[in-house]
Amino acid sequence: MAELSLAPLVRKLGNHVHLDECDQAAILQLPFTLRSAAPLSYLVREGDAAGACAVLLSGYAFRSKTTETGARQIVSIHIPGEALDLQHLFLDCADHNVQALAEARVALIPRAALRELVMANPNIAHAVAVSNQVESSIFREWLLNVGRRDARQRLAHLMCELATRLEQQEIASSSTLVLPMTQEQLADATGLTSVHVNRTLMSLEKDGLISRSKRAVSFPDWEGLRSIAGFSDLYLHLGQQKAA
Amino acid sequence: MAELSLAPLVRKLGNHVHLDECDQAAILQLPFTLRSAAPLSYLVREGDAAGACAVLLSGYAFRSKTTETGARQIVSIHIPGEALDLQHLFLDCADHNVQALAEARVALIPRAALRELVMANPNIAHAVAVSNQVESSIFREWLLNVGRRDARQRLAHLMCELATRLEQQEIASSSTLVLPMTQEQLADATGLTSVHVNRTLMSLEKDGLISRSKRAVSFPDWEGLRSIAGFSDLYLHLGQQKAA
DNA sequence: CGCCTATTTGATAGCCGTCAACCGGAGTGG
DNA sequence: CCACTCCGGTTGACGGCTATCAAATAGGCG
Repeated sequence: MAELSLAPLVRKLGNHVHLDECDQAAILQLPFTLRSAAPLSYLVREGDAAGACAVLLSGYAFRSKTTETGARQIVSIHIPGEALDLQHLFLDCADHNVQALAEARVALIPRAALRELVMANPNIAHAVAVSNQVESSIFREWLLNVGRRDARQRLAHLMCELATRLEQQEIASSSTLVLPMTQEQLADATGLTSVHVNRTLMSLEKDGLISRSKRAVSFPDWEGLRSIAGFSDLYLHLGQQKAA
Repeated sequence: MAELSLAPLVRKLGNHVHLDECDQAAILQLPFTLRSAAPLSYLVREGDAAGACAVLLSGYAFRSKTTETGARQIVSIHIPGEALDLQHLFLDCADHNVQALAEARVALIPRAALRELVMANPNIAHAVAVSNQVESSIFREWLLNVGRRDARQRLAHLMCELATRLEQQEIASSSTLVLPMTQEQLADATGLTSVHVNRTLMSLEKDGLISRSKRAVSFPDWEGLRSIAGFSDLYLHLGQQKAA
């Protein structure tokens, strides 16, 4: 079960830009230390100076920000293979928190080593840049989601996105999504409250759009859910296979 | 009045990363064609193939996405010096629209020329990467804004951010903000409706937090506004002056 | 078995959306 | 010069989606 190599990172970067064997080997040869993270433990804290870059190997993680008054917004959810703080290659100070969702395992790659690799290999630099741009694109879609969709649409859209991303990384099929998020965390990701998330999920289930068992969600009517959400995977830029 | 050089871009990139004279000259020598854009005209349309990269020289621009049902969300607002579609250096297909706000003037830089410069000059590459990361950081803050703040806070925060960014680019002092946005556009940026934006702006004005005259807003009580908004400029990463 | 957290449910309130009308300034054409 | 038009801003009434508060239930774990 345990992934002990950076293979998920290779897969993720390769999703957007073609990496030849040489590129792949270079990534796999990056030095890293393994770290296990308990649920809700912090991987990065707002205000931290930039340290090593963390890549998620297994489990899930999320980023969040809070207002002065303590309200929390989850701004992204990460699945294995994704880099959790590539921004720290470029920014000196963290502007948000990164926490593990459930048990997670991360590879800590020394900032210098990653930088050297990126400097030395334009193709990988390009892959990293594309990966960052895709992340920005997801931020934009979340902004649309939180700003302009109602509760049903927001939750449906979030589930569609996660199912699609997990399927692409071959972590889960699109028919079932095992998401170890509490309803309160779903609320923080969608700009709702946990109470309303609860009612909305039950409503979606009553309508046959999802089916739940513990934290696992399956999609008996994927097309219906996609339609409710207004979900289109264009913003995930999945198909892009292009050299530098 | 008319800026005919790429100086605003130099200034913008130099905000985050120190650029020596050589770097600056290289940017200023980039080939470009000038284009004027009428209010609301499209600079990029969702679905467009990537073309030249546009840098805003004067005026304002914004990016927006719409839901299937036609609701619109403005996901960012751009001021002179900012690149409007750097993501097209990396992505093949636009996932959102970019439009001019009021009369704008943009420099269109051929994709290939910009790419070559970035490839050849690691310091500039770094500046571009930092600039992209700052943009991501702003997306995250907007997500928090739209997801977790009420109408007063959202509008106050938006105004604080724009005033701060304009001041940094030395386009306006922080005491007055000339923002040629309709209230409907403000609504689209904050996830509200134009009617509610109107009431909220009037409420802020009644409380002496802002003062309005046409589309110009001034801040008689900047500290009060900042406090209402819970605004902190950390996420703009202004001070970072660091070589690659 | 008891504790703790997460989920579920109900009642109530409020922020904000919706609909509709009116106002006001800028531009246009007669 | 003035009427006309149009767009954006302003205002009011009303309704609904979602938040809030509170409590009960269920599930996991030592």
